[in-house]
Amino acid sequence: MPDTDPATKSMDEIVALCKRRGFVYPASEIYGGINGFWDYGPLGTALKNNIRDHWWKQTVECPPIGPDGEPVSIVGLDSSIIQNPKVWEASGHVGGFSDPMVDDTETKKRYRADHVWVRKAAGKDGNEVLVAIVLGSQEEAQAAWEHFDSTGKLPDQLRGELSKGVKKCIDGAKFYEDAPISSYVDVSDDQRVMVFGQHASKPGTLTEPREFNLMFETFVGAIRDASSKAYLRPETAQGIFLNYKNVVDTMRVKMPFGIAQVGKSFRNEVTPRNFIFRSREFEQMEMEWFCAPDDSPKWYDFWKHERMRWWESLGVSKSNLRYRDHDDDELAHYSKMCVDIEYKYPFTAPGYGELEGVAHRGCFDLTQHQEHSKQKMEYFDQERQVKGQKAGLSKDEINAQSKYIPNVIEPASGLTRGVLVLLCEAFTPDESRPSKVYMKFKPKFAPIKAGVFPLVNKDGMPEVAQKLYMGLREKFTCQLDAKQSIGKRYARMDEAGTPYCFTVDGDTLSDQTVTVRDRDSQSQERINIDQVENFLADKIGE
RNA sequence: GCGGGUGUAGCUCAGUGGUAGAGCGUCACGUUGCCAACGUGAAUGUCGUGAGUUCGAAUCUCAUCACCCGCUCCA
Repeated sequence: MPDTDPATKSMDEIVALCKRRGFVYPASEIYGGINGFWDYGPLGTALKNNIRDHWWKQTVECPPIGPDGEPVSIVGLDSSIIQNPKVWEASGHVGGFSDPMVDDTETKKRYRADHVWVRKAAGKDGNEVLVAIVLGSQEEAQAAWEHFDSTGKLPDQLRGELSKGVKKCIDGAKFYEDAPISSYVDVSDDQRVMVFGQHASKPGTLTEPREFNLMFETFVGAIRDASSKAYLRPETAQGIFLNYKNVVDTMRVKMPFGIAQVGKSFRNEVTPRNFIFRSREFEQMEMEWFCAPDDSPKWYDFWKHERMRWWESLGVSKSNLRYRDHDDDELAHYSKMCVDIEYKYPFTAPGYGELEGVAHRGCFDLTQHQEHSKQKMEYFDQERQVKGQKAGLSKDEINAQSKYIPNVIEPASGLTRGVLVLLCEAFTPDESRPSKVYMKFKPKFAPIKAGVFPLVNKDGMPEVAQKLYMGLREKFTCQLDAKQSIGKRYARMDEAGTPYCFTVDGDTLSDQTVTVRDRDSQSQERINIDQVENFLADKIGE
């Protein structure tokens, strides 16, 4: 630190290096590719696995100490990608994911149909028009027009200006006082030509509301009909809620506790963009933390900070990470509070883009599944019962405190976004070195830990290098390379992000030492050949 | 989904209607004395894909796919 500012890094060069060195390839490339899908090459897979393993270890195997000084308890899970389609009705994804959209064919703008509000008026020319404005709710639209009626102006919170055409149209138009503001969704087909879009220059440019379902559909079994329709999961979280009862019943967990899962999710994104940042198939690392409702603010705060610390532990520079609290109007249907951990990607810089969301989901999901499945999701908290009894509370008071549907705090991060962050973070241009760039991974996450080279292929050096390599390969991912010049080999390792290279030279044969070449400083030191393994173990453990 | 741009070797690109090219990289052999050295040799392309125009298309036309930029979207 300070590390190179992501704003100065070229995404094109990062993508090119990823392909050249086997981190990420376009999916189905020999058939011309397929938009929104990527394949992870040998080094990319190693990098992804390293991040995943670190997350699993820090989340499930050795979770942190909680705010009360007690170690937190989190169990692992691996649920199915395809579930009963009723799951997605209960979770709100089938409804919420298929918001109908409206396009303005003139201005090419697109709106959510339920955010478009129309008001009927008689124009100066005697023709009726429906003036459409885009606002989040009917109340806001109502208030906007009331503001207009009293002041002759629409308020500032309208998204964008009214077009000149609309202004001209409503100037002198007579609004029907008794006609309510209505949703565009309810406008009939023949009335649609009368609708004057907020940004349009003339009426009739808005399309009918159209469905955009972001979930991938498939069919279970050989018969393709409505009853066999199923969905690929759009998030791993629901698999956890589905098994909440199973885990409580079988794992001797008690509140508060977490269930963690890593796996693929699928979203049929409208516009996959920015390399692997938004792809249609991606991998998530999600943990659902179940706790008593009155404890939830404490845990929300805890996980918010804990997750930031975790990203910093990957070697991501503090200055490239930040929190962003969600405004009320962008909160998801399930969420009470949500904070994003964001990274300064080269394509968002100087702005930031989402990396992980820590959401307070309340009891939304479990309540939904309780209603839809008719299975009880209530938890009986015996510790609270005992506490209540000791405090001499009444039976009703004790019940009220010890029976509840748990609240959920959800740190949900993108594993594949984590890969992207480490790729961007590691990518370090350096005009002074032959490769012009090196990948500055923290050694722990580097796909290849070490290179082992004979300085030249003679005088017994290859044999010594081979022996060193044979020992190391049992513990570390490393590469033996005797081809071409030593400089070329260092350069290759720089691009792969290999932190250390051990070179056997003439002195090795007499004094049993090798040189260690450090990727970042390019400096060398000599260590005893017997110490190489300890040296590596030390550096990688850091 | 809309508008604009781009697609030629692994990469960067040249090639405007007449035999498909360069540099780098890759591989082999030789050489080598610490940062993409050198020599010799080799492999690599239905010019994104599919049609059309033409005696002849990488080149012109249309369609399509992918990528990039801007909208839009992102529970």
